[in-house]
Amino acid sequence: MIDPKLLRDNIDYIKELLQKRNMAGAIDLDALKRIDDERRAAIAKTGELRETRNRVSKEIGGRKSKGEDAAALMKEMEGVNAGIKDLDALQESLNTQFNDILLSLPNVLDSSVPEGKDENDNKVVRYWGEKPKFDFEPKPHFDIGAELNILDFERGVKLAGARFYVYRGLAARLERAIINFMLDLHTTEHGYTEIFAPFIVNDDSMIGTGQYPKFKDEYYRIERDGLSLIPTAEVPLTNLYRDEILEKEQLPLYVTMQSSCFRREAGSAGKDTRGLVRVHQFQKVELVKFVEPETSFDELEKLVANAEEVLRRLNIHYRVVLLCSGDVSASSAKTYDIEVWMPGLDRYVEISSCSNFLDYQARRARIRYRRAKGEKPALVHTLNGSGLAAGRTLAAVMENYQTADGAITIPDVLRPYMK
RNA sequence: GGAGAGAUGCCAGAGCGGUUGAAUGGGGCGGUCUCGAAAACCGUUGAGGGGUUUCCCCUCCGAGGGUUCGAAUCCCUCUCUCUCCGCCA
Repeated sequence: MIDPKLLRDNIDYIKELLQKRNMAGAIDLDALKRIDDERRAAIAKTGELRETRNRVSKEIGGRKSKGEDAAALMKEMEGVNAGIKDLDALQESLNTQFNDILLSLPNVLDSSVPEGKDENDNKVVRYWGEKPKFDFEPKPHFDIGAELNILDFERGVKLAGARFYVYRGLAARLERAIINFMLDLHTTEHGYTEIFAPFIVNDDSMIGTGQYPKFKDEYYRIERDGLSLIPTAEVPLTNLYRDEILEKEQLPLYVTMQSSCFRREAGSAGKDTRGLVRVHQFQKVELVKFVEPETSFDELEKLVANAEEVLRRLNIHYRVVLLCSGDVSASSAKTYDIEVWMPGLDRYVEISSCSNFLDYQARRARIRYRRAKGEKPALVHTLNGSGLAAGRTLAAVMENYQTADGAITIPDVLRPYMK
């Protein structure tokens, strides 16, 4: 969440922000301000009453221990206690309202984010490599996979339904190789520590990274246990340090983890219905950073470079896109997408999304660090990015490395992993 | 799933219902001593929030309710952890 003080000091800034994010009118800021004012008034008033209660109760204790009469004082406390009770109830109701709205407010935007309505206004910041030339008509990965009998969508449907798939033989092995290659690259060359954590998390975790409460429809939740299947390893990784105070020396802290990711893909009916591009379960290697605030934008550039390096070593053409204000996710202040070239689909496909969340997630999840001994803890900045989505990487390898006879050449960097 | 035990500050570990935000020990930090270090001794060391913001106040002893003028201490519910049994990749 954003700093509540911003609401008091500069409400126009937030109004403008919502405008840029195409969210104007979605949130009643004036009502929120009113609730906050009432809320703080109630806090101040109960504070006074409690102070009275503490003082008088001590007085009562003192008199009783001396055997003196305290009946008058006890009588006096009845009114005070009734007042506290009423104000507590009011405060609780106001706090709930306030937090609900606050949690659904999006993050601030960095000034470098271009203004725009939707993905058409995103800015391409660079291209790497070139589109490969084929002396035949390149096929989409799902056709290649069907012909080689390594991607089985029919049986995926039989087992779990639409948008599920089965890998057989080479595809299963190739994806495993891709994941291992990516993890090794990030841990041995980019300084990330490999983590393995649960794929199922509690609501506090989902709130911490911003999935809940606003976007509940997009995830699988096991109601009976109050747990959710993670849509990305960002959730367990970022929440590793929820409710903790880190030492300055621990920063910057880089972690990576491979996981399956589960998404309902609500609202994307009819989109990317074939193949591996949009499915309910896919594997991904995620990169997460905890850093000092001053460094977070530099760290974002390095994070994108770490993700790009995967495609460079695979020698696959891609471009990097800076998302515009209307397309950046609610939690993020600035996001770069890496889009890989898919010759069979004849378009670029998002394969990584790298974001700087500033203190938005850290405030929700209470992830702090000690700037200097004796000082109050400060919020860290968190970042994350895919490094990369494994299923889409598999599809990209299949399409870019396909041969005229319908086979796939294994990229050099993956060969050690295919022995 | 069955039976039992427990949940207190960075850690360990006390805490007749009243002045306990919390004894004591350890650790950390600062100091004395020392050529330096160790030892010893002295001091200091949680977080969140509100305000009339060099200071004052409120809240927090797993979470949520309740009893009471007053709860870390009493009652209820929940969660989690540990031990034993059962089951099991």
